[in-house]
Amino acid sequence: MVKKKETKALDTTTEEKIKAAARVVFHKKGYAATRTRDIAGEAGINLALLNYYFRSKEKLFETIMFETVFGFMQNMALVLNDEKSSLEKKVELIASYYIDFITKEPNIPIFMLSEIRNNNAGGLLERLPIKQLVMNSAFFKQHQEAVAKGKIAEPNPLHFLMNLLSLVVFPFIAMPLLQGIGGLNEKQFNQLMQERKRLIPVWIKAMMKAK
Amino acid sequence: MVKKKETKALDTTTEEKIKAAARVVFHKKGYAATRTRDIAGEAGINLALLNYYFRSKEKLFETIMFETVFGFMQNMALVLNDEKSSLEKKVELIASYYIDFITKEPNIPIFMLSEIRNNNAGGLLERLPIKQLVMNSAFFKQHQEAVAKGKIAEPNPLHFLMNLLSLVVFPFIAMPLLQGIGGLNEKQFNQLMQERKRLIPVWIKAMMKAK
DNA sequence: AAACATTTTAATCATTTGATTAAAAATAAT
DNA sequence: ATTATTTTTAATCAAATGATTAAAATGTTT
Repeated sequence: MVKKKETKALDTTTEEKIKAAARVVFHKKGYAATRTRDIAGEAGINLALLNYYFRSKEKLFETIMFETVFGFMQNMALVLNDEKSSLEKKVELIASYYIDFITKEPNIPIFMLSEIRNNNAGGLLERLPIKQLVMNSAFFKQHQEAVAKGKIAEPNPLHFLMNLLSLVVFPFIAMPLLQGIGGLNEKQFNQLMQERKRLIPVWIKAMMKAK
Repeated sequence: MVKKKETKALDTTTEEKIKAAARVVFHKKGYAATRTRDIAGEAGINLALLNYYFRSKEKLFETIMFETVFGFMQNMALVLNDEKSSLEKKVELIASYYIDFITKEPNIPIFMLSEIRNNNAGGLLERLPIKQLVMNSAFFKQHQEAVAKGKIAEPNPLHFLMNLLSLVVFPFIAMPLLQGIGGLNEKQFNQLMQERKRLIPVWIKAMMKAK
């Protein structure tokens, strides 16, 4: 009985195998270019099991999309809502965390953004309270205080957020192009991104005062 | 005879109708999610004409992809290679031109970048001499001089380019998300981007000195 | 061990898709 | 006006795709 439980705990269930495979393939190819056969092949299971466990390709995709977006946003929400860290510290935490996160999962940004744009996200954005999440955050308050004290020249917090996300995320999205321009292999590109962990907070700080 | 020539000049040819429709649909949906029937419908022509004029969906896509990438890069190359404009002026020109360009064609950045990433670009990147284009440019020389004079703290021109492209392009790619965060409609978002024409050169200038 | 429930399998299905075909229509050349 | 060529049309095709089906295999309960 005890022995049987241990053995079971070590085995991955079919459902989990499918999800793991779907994550890989959807992230790489997107919804439209992914065939259910691709996922079954990646999971090493029989094709019909996708419908048995998830009912449809679409439902499976919604599950993966939700988990991907939630997993990406989770740490962002934590940092933005942390009353104890300063604005500068928040920038450092976000730059550091997301450069590592995306280095490990380089397909996630463009996957999320193109599926959102293609309306394959099933109204996911409307269902996440992201407006409240940002506008009611410690970050928002801290930004307003910094503006009031003259520490930040541009009063709109959206510009601040756009700039931070732009500097962290876009290079990964444009990676093939940037590699082409700079003649970089993957290792060299990732090194460059590691440098940006230090540089981005420096740049953001300089931008705060600039008018 | 003269009358007949005039009439013909005013009519769009079938080939051009197909290309225009393909541009719209491919930009919006990408290669995988676009059906040849979608393009035929958008062009108001018979489905078989796509194969008659372009032989295959893939060949049509390659044509549109090449024109899109070339059209996007063209002004970039002009500005980067202009010996007469300063580095600061180049930043202004690029921010201004591309914010307007993408405002008119908001699907182009994510279209190009995701098709490049999905290897649907048919080796287009390898065929464009983008490395030489940037590394042999007036921009590159000017960047080196500015570094030598201590005007720019970070010596790698790739960081400079990454930052500029990031600040200009990424907000458009993330538009649905940013609209969600800020509760913006399209007009409000575009207004924000127009502000960035002035702000981005200010920010880039501040970042140049920051160490 | 038998009965019942769940999971897996391989074949098959219904629909969709890019592409082809043959004939009609339009245009160009003689 | 006739012939040749090009363009267009609607039907059809061959292959691919998400999904279904029925039976076999495996697991659980009595």
